[in-house]
Amino acid sequence: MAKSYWLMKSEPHVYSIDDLKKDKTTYWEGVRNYQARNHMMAMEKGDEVLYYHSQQTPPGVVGVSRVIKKAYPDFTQFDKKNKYFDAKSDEEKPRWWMVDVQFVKKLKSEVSLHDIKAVKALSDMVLVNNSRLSVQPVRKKEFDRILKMGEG
DNA sequence: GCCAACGTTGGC
DNA sequence: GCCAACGTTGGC
Repeated sequence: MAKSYWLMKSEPHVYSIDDLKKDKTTYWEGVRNYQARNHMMAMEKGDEVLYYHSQQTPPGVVGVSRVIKKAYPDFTQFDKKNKYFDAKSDEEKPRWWMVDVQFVKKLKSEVSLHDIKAVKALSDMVLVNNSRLSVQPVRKKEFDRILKMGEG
């Protein structure tokens, strides 16, 4: 199975690339959108992920992470005290899943959404066309291009 | 802080 | 199964 590429969004004031760098690894809790969940369930160990900061000025790709554990039930959905608690989820048949990711690197310079939109070869990215999806697939050529923009 | 775009819920 | 109402995301 060939390696796949993804993009995951995070609000830096909640969990930034620097938090991931410090923690080395994290579990990606709190995804409560079916499309995003389905993408996470399709992830394989070793897949690479663009780390995107939303809700900042300017928003953009700030680094890379790697999937180190395939999807497993997101335990926060069963914890009444957790803000991601979902009363409608059944422990026998969990509704929400998470993966574990590992810090790989920060880009030398952030690749802003503005810059991504300016590149014709990136105009088919989900990021450009469905701005609300927080976990999304990325084509290899798009992944490579963004890394080049951030490291060049 | 506003609001467009999108997803989800629930009444019928 | 439709669709109005509502909630959330995220760019600006």
